[in-house]
Amino acid sequence: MKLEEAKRSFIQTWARLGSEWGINRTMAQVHALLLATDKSLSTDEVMKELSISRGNAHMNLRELMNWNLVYRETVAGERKEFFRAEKDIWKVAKRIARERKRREIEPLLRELSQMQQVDKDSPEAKQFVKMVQDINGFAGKIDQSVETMLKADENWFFGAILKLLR
Amino acid sequence: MKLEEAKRSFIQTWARLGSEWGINRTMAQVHALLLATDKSLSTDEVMKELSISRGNAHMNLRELMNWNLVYRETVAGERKEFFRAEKDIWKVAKRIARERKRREIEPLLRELSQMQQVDKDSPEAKQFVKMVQDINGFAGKIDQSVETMLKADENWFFGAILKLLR
DNA sequence: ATAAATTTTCAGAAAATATTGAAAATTAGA
DNA sequence: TCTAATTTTCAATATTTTCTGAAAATTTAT
Repeated sequence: MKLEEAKRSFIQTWARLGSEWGINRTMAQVHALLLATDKSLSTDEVMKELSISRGNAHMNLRELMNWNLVYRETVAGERKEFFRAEKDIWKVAKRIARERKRREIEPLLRELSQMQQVDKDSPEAKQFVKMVQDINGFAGKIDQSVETMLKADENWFFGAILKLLR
Repeated sequence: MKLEEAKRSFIQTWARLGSEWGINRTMAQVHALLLATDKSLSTDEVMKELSISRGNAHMNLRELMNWNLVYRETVAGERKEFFRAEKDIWKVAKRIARERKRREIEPLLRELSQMQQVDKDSPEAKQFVKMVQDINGFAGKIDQSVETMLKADENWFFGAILKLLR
């Protein structure tokens, strides 16, 4: 298999995975392209490689920078901006975990706490609160685990999990 | 806050969370409605509560059964089918993890393995293979962890993680 | 200050995804 | 067997999401 073919295959796989997990398909493609490329690319190169418009390339590059998965790089003698992806997969995982915790788990915890203030005047209401509490407790454990992962190093984290859970 | 209001709030929160994680909004709403209800509901009741069509209710109930998150129940004296959600949140988590492992992680591992068969004739190709290998190794660890979680009991699982990762 | 290069924005268009509703198929009761 | 209740399917429609492309804004060089 030739490199170009493998890259296309990787871009496609990453895009499918992204959309299965609620990430915009093109954003995942841009990320994959940068992951698969051993240098930084300009917006024009991204547009050309993926056959997408300037606006689309621009917005997705910016969003990837919001997620801290891609950073700008200056290239000597070039006025344009160039972009490079973080390649350390453990860092990538931590940054995604950090963002999703902040954007999704933390708001969820706040909302679930609110719901427990329902009038507990019927058996149905009590059962509802129990269900919400269970989810809240579970989400809280996930939140704590992510928090700890963010401070851990990869080998220790997986080593510890796998040893314990063998 | 009244129970009905809290239920609506829960349904909305669950739907938002679902769509952030790549799950159809209505499927998440149906799931939330059944989680929040202490009895089994018929398709007609689901349609009425969520103001959705029969076809939509039917398809999403079926899909929730495919995920093993909802099961059919017969009600004495009724010909219709009734549906109830699994309320044990640990079981819910395990079933979602099992499905996503099967549908997403396992195919990913196979595809990433394929890509490593690229011709390693240039420095760029070598770097590409390293990147793919890193992701493959990482995904493999996730896969193993999920596998072990599926066999673990909740208290032991989280107790062990939280103790280790304090 | 001027102009060329580049980035950014966003309204409208296109594409992808989800939903409806009615017909067809199936099931169960008499 | 016949019929009414119920479930299932799916083509057409509606909605949501994403993308385009060109204009506006910004930056940089001279």
